Amino acid sequence: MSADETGLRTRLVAVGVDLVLREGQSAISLREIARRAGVSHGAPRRYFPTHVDLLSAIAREGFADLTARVERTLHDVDADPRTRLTALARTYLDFAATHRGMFELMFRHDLLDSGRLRLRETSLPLFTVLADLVAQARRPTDAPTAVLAGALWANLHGIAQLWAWGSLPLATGATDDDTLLRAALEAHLGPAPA
Amino acid sequence: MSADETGLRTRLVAVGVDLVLREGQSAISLREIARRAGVSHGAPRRYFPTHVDLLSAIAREGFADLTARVERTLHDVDADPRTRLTALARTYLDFAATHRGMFELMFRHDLLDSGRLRLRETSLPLFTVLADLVAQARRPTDAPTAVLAGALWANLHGIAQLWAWGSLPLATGATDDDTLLRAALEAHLGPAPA
DNA sequence: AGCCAGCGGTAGACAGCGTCTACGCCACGC
DNA sequence: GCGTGGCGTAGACGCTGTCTACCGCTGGCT
Repeated sequence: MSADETGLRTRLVAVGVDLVLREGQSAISLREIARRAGVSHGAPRRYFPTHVDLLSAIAREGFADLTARVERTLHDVDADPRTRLTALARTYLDFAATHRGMFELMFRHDLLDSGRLRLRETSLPLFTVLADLVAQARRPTDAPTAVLAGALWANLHGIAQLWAWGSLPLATGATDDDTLLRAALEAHLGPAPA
Repeated sequence: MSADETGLRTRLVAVGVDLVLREGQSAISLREIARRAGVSHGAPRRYFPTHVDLLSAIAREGFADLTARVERTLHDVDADPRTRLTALARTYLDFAATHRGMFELMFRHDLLDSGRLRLRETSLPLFTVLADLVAQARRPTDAPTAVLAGALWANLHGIAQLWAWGSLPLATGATDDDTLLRAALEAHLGPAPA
């Protein structure tokens, strides 16, 4: 019992998170993770019967991280709902840009098998935070909160995705995604307050 | 020279398209495509030096298909810009839902390497069609056309993506994506005409 | 004290993958 | 009639995920 007191299970996930952040989602093979954790290639199998299980655990960590960042942002920005929503959106976009590999992994449903991901527990909290804010910023004539929040999230997500993909900057001629973000927020929530 | 007069290059792409539509993007390995095309596993290499090259060719076919569908839709729906935009959006969403594997492949920039995809020629026409319509439907106070079109596309894309992913229906409680689509269109383009 | 079960990790095998290379065949031009 | 080059074959290599047999250690029971 030297330095690595933590169990192998935890260590594998940590190594995986580190790896996906540094090298992208194509780098997180079972064997590579095992190698970096200093165990044999068969060891992970004890805790993660299949590759998908390990990837799902890593992705969950990503959702937890993103959710924590959003909550931290909202803790820092104590203003009107609209401003808070803007801050949330920026955090989301920044996360997608700076944690690209993780962000990609998180929404690769072909790799993750939602059952093992436990979508409900992982991504719903994030949506709830968004929906709460939307409920406050919502105007009477707007769509129901759930719909409005869903549409806004989709817009946010689409910007992150298409921006990273490269065609959006190309098509719009923009050099950063902030213009798009502003447009999206104004579209869904009305003109920005003074 | 029997039935398959077409060259191997074309045949490989065709087989790949067929395969990705039927079995999803994880199924389109070089060797499987070669097998189904009735050639040895090394044959594709003559035309596609690397896996990425073949995948990119398949994805380009996907973009061409989607673009053609959109244009066919717009040809059929000869109405006001707003109605035409709605039809375009529905076509986009339907494509994503019914051609899931292809749609996924098309935006897997980690697999495609935009250079080989030739983004400009493949996805820009589609965006142009959208932008033209947006220019017509745009209200004076709206954001510039390029930005408005970009934001709308992102919203559309995000709905397709998150819907397929599964959390959006879960969070919003909706059973189809039409509600979300309507909300998005109204957000970006104003209330629907009578 | 002695044994025995089981947990946790090792190590070898297997099929499949993308890529590389050497080789053949067949048609065409000189 | 012969050489040459395009097109496809076939085997190898290292990598992957998964399966299986094994082995040491630790704890509890008799």
